[in-house]
Amino acid sequence: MSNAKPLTRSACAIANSLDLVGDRWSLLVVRDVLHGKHTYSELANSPEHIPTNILADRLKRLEAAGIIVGTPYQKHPIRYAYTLTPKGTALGEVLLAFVRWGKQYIPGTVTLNRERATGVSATSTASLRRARVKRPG
Amino acid sequence: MSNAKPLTRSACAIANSLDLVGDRWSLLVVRDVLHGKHTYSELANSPEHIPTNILADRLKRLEAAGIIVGTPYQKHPIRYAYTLTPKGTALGEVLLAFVRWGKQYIPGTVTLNRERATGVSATSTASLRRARVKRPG
DNA sequence: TATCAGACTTGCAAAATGCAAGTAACTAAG
DNA sequence: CTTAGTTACTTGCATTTTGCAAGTCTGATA
Repeated sequence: MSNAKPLTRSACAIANSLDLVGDRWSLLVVRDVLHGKHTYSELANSPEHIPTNILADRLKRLEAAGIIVGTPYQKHPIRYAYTLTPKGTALGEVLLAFVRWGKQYIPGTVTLNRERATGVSATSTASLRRARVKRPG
Repeated sequence: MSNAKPLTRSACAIANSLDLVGDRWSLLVVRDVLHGKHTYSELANSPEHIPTNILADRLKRLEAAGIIVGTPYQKHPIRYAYTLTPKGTALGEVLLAFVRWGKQYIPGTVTLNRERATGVSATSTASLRRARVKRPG
């Protein structure tokens, strides 16, 4: 019953990290959650416009990797608000390294984190309340 | 004559960085060059065993991105020794962030950089000399 | 002449990506 | 109560990328 093929390419921390987030989209999803986006549509409407099937897949993979968690905020149908685990939050350091590198060596790049100053949680809880609350009508 | 499709997904430094090195292999090649591996076979024989066609492709892409440069060390046939540009060397900070994250949050990972202490350039020049020099037999 | 090694290249199957459309539950409007 | 709209996905399918294996080209060695 033992699977002969190893799940990891090597013991190297870099290789193992890339096995989890080494693709074109995963770290952008982490960036967005870190910047206060928690719902599917918020993530889908980021400037890069990730294809929705890829987004659904990345959310599953990142959750399986222990980087994000989906907390249900409604039933019928069940809907999840995605937040970062400590493991996911720690990826902020990697993102910061990419930002510094990109800004220094790739012309025309900027940092997109206005939420940082204006209060991330306020924005996100507002959008979640909008989705969760039964309105009297 | 204007190409309608943008080459980049957004102006975000992270997105632009990932457009250059956001795949499973590029940063491992950078890691190896940083650790003193400069020839094709040295890179191909790293523990992760990158497929050779992918290696050839990544070397082209990383050179096109200004991250590495190939310097010819022989002719007939021409062969290149790959080294990092300042832009490539600066990716060391990103690699370091990945190492720290991986070591803290992915069980079973280690750092593979013995060269750090023993002198990278000594190792690399030795291996290049071996490739370049005519052996007496 | 035959063999071997280094540095790639090529062929092809499998997987990932990306676009577009479809679906399910609820909400708001008429 | 029917219709349209929104959110959060799912599905189909064409294109692209990945990865394994084998082949090529040049030079060195026996």
